[in-house]
Amino acid sequence: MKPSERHPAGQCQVANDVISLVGDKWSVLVISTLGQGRMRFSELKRAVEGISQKMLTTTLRGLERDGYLIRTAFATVPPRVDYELTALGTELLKPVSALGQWAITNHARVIEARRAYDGRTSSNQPQ
Amino acid sequence: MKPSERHPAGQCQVANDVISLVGDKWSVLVISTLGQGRMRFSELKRAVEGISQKMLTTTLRGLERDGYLIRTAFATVPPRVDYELTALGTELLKPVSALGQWAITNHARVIEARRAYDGRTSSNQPQ
DNA sequence: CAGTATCCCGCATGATACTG
DNA sequence: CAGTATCATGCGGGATACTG
Repeated sequence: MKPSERHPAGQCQVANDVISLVGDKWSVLVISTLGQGRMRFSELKRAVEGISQKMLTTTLRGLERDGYLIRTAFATVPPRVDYELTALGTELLKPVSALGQWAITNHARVIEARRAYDGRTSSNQPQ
Repeated sequence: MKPSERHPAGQCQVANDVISLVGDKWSVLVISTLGQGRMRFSELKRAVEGISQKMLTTTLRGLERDGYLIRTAFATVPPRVDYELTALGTELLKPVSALGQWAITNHARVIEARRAYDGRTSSNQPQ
């Protein structure tokens, strides 16, 4: 059975395109942060805890390319660059936030499941 | 401003725990596939196009540990192992599906944004 | 059938240094 | 300030072979 027969018009791969973005920790954090409003590079760098300059740049380029945010550079000195979510980016934030909310709500259940699993397992795998 | 002041009780990291799962291509595909009902290992292997035996095993272990699915082994020969979503797994499927639906709905916009971006960019980067 | 056990490679990412 | 360039590396994940 070919994939095209199981899923209409390769939507599976299509969805993965966006979903794998959500899998990218930095992308999610950047988009979420920008959900609070327009920000400049250095502000983002400070707001997104732990991100390196390189990864911030890379992430921003990717999100810009996919149309989730717009980049505005001012030809001043020192330079200033603002980043802001597009309508698309803002819309993406909805299902992503829903997922985040689910995560927050159900986190305890996952933690408990892990604890239980590890308890069951560690008896076979001493040390 | 400390992170704890911006986000209540480190929920940011908490959410990432689940979200990064969604970032894992195989996890999403396995959970989605199991959304159709209980399946055995070999069925999953065939259903999830392109997954290696190793990754299927690894993915299933992770999902089991987090409480998204249950594993049932039959002491027959040849052995038979069934996998099935738990209530938690089924619930997770909702926000994940919503995201997938969003992806399918808006994929064209992303593609177009990329086309436009690449058009703008390639003029500076010949070849 | 349902896994484990190895080997191995490529890329994502971090650290660091330099620049318009 | 907002990047780019370069180097180093850890490990995700594929291929393959073996096993209860």
